[in-house]
Amino acid sequence: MRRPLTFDPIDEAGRQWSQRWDHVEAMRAATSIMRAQQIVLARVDEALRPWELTFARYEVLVLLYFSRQGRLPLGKMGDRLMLHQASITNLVDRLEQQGYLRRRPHPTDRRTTLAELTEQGRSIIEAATKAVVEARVGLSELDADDSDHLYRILTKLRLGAGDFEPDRSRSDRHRGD
Amino acid sequence: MRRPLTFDPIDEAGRQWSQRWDHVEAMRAATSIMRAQQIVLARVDEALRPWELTFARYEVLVLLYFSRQGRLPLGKMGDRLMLHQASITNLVDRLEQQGYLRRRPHPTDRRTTLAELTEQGRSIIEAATKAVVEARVGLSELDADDSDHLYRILTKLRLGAGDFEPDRSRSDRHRGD
DNA sequence: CCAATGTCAGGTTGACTGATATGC
DNA sequence: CGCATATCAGTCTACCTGACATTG
Repeated sequence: MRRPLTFDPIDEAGRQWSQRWDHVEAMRAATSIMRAQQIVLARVDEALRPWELTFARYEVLVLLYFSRQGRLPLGKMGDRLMLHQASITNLVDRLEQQGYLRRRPHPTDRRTTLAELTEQGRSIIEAATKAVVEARVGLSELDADDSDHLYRILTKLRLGAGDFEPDRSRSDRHRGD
Repeated sequence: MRRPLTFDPIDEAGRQWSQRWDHVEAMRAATSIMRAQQIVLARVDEALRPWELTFARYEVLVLLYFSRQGRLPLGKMGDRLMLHQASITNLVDRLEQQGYLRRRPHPTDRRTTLAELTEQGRSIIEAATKAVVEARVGLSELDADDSDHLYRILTKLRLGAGDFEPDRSRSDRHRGD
């Protein structure tokens, strides 16, 4: 379909960019991030195809899987996954249709809805994760050091974007899931 | 709108993940990439708002700007930007409507269409890029070393994904744009 | 005849905005 | 009352697939 390039298009763009403008490094890194996201997404989606899951829906299931009772309020899931309210509603709709989770009323607060893993949801998560791990979460070319370094650098970025604000007072308390 | 988290959700997910599965580092890095892409995209889109450009359309314009005569075949742009044929058609449609470029017949090959920067396109690119550079291409928290490191690690990934195949025989020839 | 080019129709995903009903 | 929660309707971007006409 696509002709292979014999040079790195980002490197080439960087060469041109640096002749006119500042912050080439940022430009190269930003462009690489955009591209890397596409690669990871395509690979993980591919690995998840047998269960008709996407990365986004898979993340919802994993979050539930990690919660103590396999259920969480939709709002809390949105916070954790950095997703818009409406997006969570949408993802939960899909997953409910697929039979991987069901909605439950909250026992005390009748405003909130809980999403709860079904038996099927719990068991496919284990199979699906096996496939994701085998695909190394889309990063098969990177070793643990590379991945760690990536994570640490990007954490600076996420911190600056206000994704979270570490609570210096304690670090290992329960978080009410 | 969104409650701030007092902990890093990726770190927390990693803790749970590592109790059950392998390749935590990859999982943390992959999740970070997904989130970083959202941050960069939101910031750059914000910087480009005055010109009603998105990152994707901006990249098309920059690519043209870097070409020798300010024009390129659509197919070649798709290769460079790693975009599907139909996506390029769509982006060029938008940019043409906005008056930033126009379609031109190829002088010899009548199958191919050239996209050519307009005067307006050329001048807004300079203004828009100024805004993008001021926003440090969305990576204001990272210094040049961080960005460089990021770029280098992600290049491994892109290479493995077949984005390009370096031609060892020569490295600085012209590439016919 | 086959390959390449660009376009178009149709479908998917995820995300946003704004309005709404309900309950704390 | 204000605020929070979730949903819904409508819109948007980008992407893909498959078909198509045109041309080399």
